[in-house]
Amino acid sequence: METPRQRQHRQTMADILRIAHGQLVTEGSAGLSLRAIARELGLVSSAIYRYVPSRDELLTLLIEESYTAFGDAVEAAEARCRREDLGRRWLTVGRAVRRWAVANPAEWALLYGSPVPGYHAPPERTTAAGSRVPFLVLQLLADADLQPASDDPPMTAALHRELDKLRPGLPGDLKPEVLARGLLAFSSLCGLVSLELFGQFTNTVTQFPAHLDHQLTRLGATLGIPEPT
Amino acid sequence: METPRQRQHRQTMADILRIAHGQLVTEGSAGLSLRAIARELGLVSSAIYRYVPSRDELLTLLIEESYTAFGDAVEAAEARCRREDLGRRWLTVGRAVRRWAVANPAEWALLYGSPVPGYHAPPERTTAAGSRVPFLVLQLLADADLQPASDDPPMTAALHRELDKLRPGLPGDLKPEVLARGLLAFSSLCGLVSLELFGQFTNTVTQFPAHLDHQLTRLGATLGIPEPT
DNA sequence: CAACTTCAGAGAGCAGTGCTCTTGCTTTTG
DNA sequence: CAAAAGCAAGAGCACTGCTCTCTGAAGTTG
Repeated sequence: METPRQRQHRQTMADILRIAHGQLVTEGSAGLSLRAIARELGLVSSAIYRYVPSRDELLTLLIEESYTAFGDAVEAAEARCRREDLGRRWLTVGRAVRRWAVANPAEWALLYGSPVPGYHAPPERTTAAGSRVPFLVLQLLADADLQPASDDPPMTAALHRELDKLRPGLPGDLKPEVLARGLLAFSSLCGLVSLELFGQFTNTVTQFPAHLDHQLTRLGATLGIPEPT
Repeated sequence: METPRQRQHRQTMADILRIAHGQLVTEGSAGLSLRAIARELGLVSSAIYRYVPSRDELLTLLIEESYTAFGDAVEAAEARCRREDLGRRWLTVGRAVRRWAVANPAEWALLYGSPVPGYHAPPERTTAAGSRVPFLVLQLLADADLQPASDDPPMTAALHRELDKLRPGLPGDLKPEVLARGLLAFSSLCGLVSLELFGQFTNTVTQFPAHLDHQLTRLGATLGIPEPT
């Protein structure tokens, strides 16, 4: 049972996150101000520390929230594809990533931009949530019938160890070529989206969503993914 | 002729930039503090505004400086390659980009990470310097004999206009497939480097520089670049 | 050479930030 | 019902960017 007091606490906590999210959207991550949140809540500045121990902690909360929303969005889109249609799955993931990033640029910057200076996210709380989308790509490639590549065995073994740390449930039979290609696929996707959001070519690419499709198809071809049917 | 007064001004200006650069390396872009710079110079806080009108302006100066150093490093490496050896040029550019980024992570974050919140770099002062490396990739692809691709003509035309704005000297006969592939190449490279620097796979990839070579070769194959001889 | 102008630097001050500490006062609990 | 727990307030510290006025020295000019 929830006492009124607990309920009120939970409500205030939710309000804080809501306002913080608004600040993130309008001001960016540097605009996050605990004092401003308190002001907007009608609280005195020190009272906010009853709920959030520090600004960094608030940032971590927002990052967790964003990773979850991002993972949900992309996984939901991918889940609607026929499992056998690898090309469709890849294209869908790419489009979903871009769509979410364009709709939530502040959050995208938080997750995949340069780290907020002076702040380091505690890996144990972010990497698991943050690996959902890259693992989607990895799974997709694992489902493909890839030609074994001449990869560097010690490098691949280390990669495997690293990924296993992130998500212990990793299937042990992930082939070397899947790991290497998955990393390239996800990196390139991030690069394409980040450059569109942060970079100099903004206008052009935004005007033509077909551009991403072209690039995804091209990348897919490299990675051994067939065209969508 | 330079009067002593001008000389002293220039010297102080250089000192400011040197200290600011040090702050960038040790504290990150949020650690940039005009007051701290003044303190280190033995000046009172307000005196710094004789030299730098605002913190944002200081950031812009640092960005210009970084773009120049970055462009110099990569262009110098690429210039040492035989013109005909496209594969070598591509590999060299990729390695040079990564080497510079690993050696100057704070600057890399400044240039290709998420924008410093609340600050927007004046495009007229950064895009020209910032387009040096991507244009190196573009030139490289232009030198290749690419198969014409079935690209979206209006998209390509818009891309061309956009790039022309960045650097008016753009050769008018840049083929559509060159533009699209150049963008993919540069984006992917940025993604690979940024994920290594900011991301979760840091340890692994750093331990095995061969990883980047693999990925560059794979990307090169997609883009119609032969293996280095 | 004396008068005038320019300007680097000093100092005070404003508005804002994160964060800590103590002090009331209300709610929950034994 | 008394005691413990906990929310909110208020003052305060150290820091930030930035603006203003003023002084005194350096450079310029008649």
